[in-house]
Amino acid sequence: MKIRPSLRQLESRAAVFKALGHPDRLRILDDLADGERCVCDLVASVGSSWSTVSRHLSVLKAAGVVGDDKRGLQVFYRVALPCVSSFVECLDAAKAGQAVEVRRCCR
Amino acid sequence: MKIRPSLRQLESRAAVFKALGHPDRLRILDDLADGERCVCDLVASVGSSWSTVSRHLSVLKAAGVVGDDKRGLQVFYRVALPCVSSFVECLDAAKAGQAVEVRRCCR
DNA sequence: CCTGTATTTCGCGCTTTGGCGAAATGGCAA
DNA sequence: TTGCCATTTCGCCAAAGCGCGAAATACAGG
Repeated sequence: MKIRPSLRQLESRAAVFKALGHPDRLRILDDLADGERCVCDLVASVGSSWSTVSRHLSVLKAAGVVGDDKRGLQVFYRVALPCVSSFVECLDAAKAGQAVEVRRCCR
Repeated sequence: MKIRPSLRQLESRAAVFKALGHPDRLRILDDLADGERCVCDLVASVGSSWSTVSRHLSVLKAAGVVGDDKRGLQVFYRVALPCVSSFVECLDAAKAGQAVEVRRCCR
């Protein structure tokens, strides 16, 4: 018996996917995979303006994908949803070899 | 040694996430999880117009998330990226209980 | 309190997305 | 061919998302 997800639930899932649907935000996630980073580091890595990067971070945070931690003058961000990276691996694997091992990479 | 993903690669990943970033498209994926469905079934399930649902399907197909199969007059869609559903489970689990079992749900 | 540094919020144009009805396509069937 | 039927594409408009610089906020140090 499968239950049909409510619209609310679908919207909540979609919010996460939307947050992840931007290359610069995926770059940020990739940077954060190695450990927490301050905004200054991420601005350098992404190459956009502070305001733009800050907005990306607030989108990710609102979706629950990252968390932040203010220490001194700086704000440090960290990954809050570890399964994103394994899903990304699955995506890359599916893109590379079109079939077989796709089924193995998650679960 | 981690390699820094190219912009191309990040864009290709982001395209998948963008395709998944809409509640009606997640509804479609949920329907397809039980097996292939014709467009007519999906229109009934989603509740939007044919043109709208058809566009959602073309977005999902362009991202490689679903595949299609014309048989007779109808077109049947099916899931092409099975790891999406386990990732969604991970999302739901993370939303429910904020921490522990998140790490276990993928890989 | 005042200054400087780190970051976020605001306001603006600009592009993209989403949804609809109408028109177009592709095939089966008579 | 003619006519349906299932589906897709087109043209329009409203809404959301993006990027930037300027202004606002937060806070440590003097």
